[in-house]
Amino acid sequence: MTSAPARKELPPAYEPASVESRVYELWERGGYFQPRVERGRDPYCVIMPPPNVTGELHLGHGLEDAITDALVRWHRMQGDATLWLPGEDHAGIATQNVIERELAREGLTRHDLGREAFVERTWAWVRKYRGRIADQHRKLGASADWSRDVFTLDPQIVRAVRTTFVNLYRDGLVYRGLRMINWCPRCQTALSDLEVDYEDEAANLYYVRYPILGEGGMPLPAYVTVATTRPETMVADTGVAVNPADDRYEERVGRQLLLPIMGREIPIVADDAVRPEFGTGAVKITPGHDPNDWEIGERHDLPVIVAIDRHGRMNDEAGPYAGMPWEEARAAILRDLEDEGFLDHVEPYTHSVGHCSRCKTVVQPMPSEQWWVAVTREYAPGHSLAGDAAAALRDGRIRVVPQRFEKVFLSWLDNIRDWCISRQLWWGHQIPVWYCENGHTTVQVDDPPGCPTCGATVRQDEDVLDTWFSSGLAPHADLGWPEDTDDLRTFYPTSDMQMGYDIMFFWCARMVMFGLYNMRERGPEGAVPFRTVLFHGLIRDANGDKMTKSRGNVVDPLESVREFGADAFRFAVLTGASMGADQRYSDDRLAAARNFANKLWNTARFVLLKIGGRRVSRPHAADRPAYALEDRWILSRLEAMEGDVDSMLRAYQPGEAARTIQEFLWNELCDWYIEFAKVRLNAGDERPLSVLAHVLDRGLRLLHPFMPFVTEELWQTLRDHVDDDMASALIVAWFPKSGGNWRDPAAEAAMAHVVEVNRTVRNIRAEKRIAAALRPKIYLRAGEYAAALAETAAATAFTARVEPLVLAADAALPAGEFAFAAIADTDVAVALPEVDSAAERLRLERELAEAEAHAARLEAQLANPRFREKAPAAVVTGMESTLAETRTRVAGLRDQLTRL
RNA sequence: GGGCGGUUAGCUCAGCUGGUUAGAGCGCGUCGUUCACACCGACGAGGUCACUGGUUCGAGUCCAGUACCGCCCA
Repeated sequence: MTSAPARKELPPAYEPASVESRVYELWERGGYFQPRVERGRDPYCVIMPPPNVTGELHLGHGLEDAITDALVRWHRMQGDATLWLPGEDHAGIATQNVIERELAREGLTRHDLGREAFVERTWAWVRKYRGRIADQHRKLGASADWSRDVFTLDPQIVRAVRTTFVNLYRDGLVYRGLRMINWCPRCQTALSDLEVDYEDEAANLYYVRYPILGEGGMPLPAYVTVATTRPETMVADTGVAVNPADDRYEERVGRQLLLPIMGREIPIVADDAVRPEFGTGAVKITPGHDPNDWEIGERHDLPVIVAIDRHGRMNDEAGPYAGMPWEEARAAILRDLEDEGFLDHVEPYTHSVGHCSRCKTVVQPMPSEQWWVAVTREYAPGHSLAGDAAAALRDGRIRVVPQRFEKVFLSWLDNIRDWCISRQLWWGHQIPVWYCENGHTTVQVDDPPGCPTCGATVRQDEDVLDTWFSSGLAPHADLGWPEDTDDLRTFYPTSDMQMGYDIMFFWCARMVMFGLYNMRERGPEGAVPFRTVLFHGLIRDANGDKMTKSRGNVVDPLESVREFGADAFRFAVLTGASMGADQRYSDDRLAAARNFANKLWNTARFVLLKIGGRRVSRPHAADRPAYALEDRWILSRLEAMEGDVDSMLRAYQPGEAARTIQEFLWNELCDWYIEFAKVRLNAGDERPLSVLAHVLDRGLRLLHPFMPFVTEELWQTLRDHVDDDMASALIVAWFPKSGGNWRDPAAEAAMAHVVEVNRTVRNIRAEKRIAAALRPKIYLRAGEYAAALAETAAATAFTARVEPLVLAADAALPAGEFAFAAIADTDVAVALPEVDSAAERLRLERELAEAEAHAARLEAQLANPRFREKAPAAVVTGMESTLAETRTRVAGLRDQLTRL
């Protein structure tokens, strides 16, 4: 042992606030977040899901950081060239809404500003708030490479987006077409299918009579009754449909009906899509306002009438109702139908209504010219965007964790429909398409000075692309594509990807499709955007409710960090549930995690206190015989735990790994090893110091990916006291890997026995209400573990507050009164001033009954020849030795009872 | 309607490929001024692992069905 710099005094409780920012600065200044790309290092790369640039981080981001940062730090500590690439998303609708709300407070709309000024104002906002996102990640300890931070509207991403659009267009995968879309009357834009949330609403089913027309076009006294949930759309009806197999209407098909109020003639058609059990079996067809009707209308050549405009108001097609909002028109139409005797009856009915996922306004389906991605169209023989994505999952080039999500993912891909990518917004990637007055369309990456065909002036398509179009490119675009950059060559395909399962379709699916398409020259293996995708669950409030602004139960993760510390936050959310499962968020769990951080702090404080100004060397396995039982035990347990942690992390179970380390540090290192070591240290024996330093060092390394701040802070102090080649910071120190040199099953068994004896003595103390100050004599009549018990007698004296004496198995006890117990083949006798023999008999009988029942179970199992025949040998022998121990215990207890 | 998940101690959750007496944290009860830690320590109470049936020498774990809760898709 040599001397080391004077130990700096650690406060008695861990104070995260005084540590975190300083430690993060140490890392950032040290450049540790940037990958060290060298020969022989494996690359490890994660692309961060880019948070909305105008937003704040929520608990989901916090969980994401906790999981990803754990994996990232683990890889970095294994020497991989590790890159966690962060970014922010321009978030089209969400951001535009934020700015428009701000304008509204000034009494303005975006149209008052004009497009250019509005976009400039939004950029001003972005410049102000973009850095805030990064700072929030920093507070959580995210070790992302901020020097590579990407915003989805950066020039390089614009280029990637345009290149992708142009290539897709040239391959026939992007097209402009008139189709049914989901229109949000509030956001004034088209939405993709994914951006519509359906909710069941209690409403009515209105039964309306449509008179049948005779040969001469005169209404007959007969009519067909149709059922509808949206009577206001009847003004745009262009037909009525029935199922061809429905014999109620067999003779009506082909006849004409008179559309009430409007007085238009419309045909009855037969279509398989009509469900005979719905309503009367006859449904009105409004191709202009319903996606199903649109398709039926196409099949039967029905005209399309649009009677509701983009603001949700009735237009001129609605005749007398023109100008009314649709809700008002519905009431007016119902009144008129009733007055004129067309309303048959009304039934209460629950149906699902689509709402804009951003603003919750009821979505209006309507036909519209939009840009689409043809996800199932083949662009090369056997290759389509969705088909290739599904294949990558099916053949294992992309792995899904937890595996069950793969099925969900695939069933979505297998039923996918064309993706509407144009949005009538001003904020985003404006579509790289230009039109001229002569009707020429130009699709290219760079802005054209004029029409390449005729030279006329051009105007760019006004729409922008769906935000997910750009974020879907992240894995390759963030690394520099379409340029052939070093980063792209080194880190693509990226390694792990992580997100909440709620954005599986929005983001994950699109990344896979675009990655495989844009990077296809790399071949099937090299084109995938990532090897493994992890889906984590959602964080709910303590009652299991989803956190939403309207419920007012949203928790700011940074608030938790301030109160409990970033390490506690990370540990709590990481261990809150297994991967993919939702978890409930409560202060109790955060407090427990904070307590663990404090426990660790004090563990280190104790070790450093004992080491004092020394520098100690690590224990060497070659000297094992010279080490005490508890030394060999803790070192053996440490290595076993290192192996467990390694396999858990490989299996993407960071929460289990974190729990395992916690259990080791608290329940083995603190509760037993340190308590035992105190006795030797107080006696002037310095041998435990190297074990303490080594185990603490390994513990801090193991825990660092999960609780980076407190471990780094402690390690910075510890490193000066360990005589070894120590890295400059824990963040880049080697992650422990079990060498197996210290594995020692005999020491583990012996120590387990000693611990069990200790517990039994403590139990007797508590049960017999022995005052804390009393130190009774105990006699341990031992067999197999006599040496172990003798060696640890001084420690037992300390931890159980007794005076132990180890005797031979057949030794006689001195005169006096005792409470007895038996642990395997060790008889425990605790000397007491007086013994209530009735109570003692009861206690022993209870223990005996337990032991006998246990033995009986084992005997029955072992007596079964088929068990002996089929069970693995290790299980059988293990059970046999347990039975032997249990029988000895039974005998010991019986013996003690007879003596009473 | 289709699919998926959950149901384990009062609460929140672990429990990997089936194997000896099912675990943790919080909470609860009793005790504790042992010089790392009361954000602590000791001891204890508390579970027929939702239900039914099956496979197996052996089931919390695998299979089938039922009930309840939740989510996704249509």
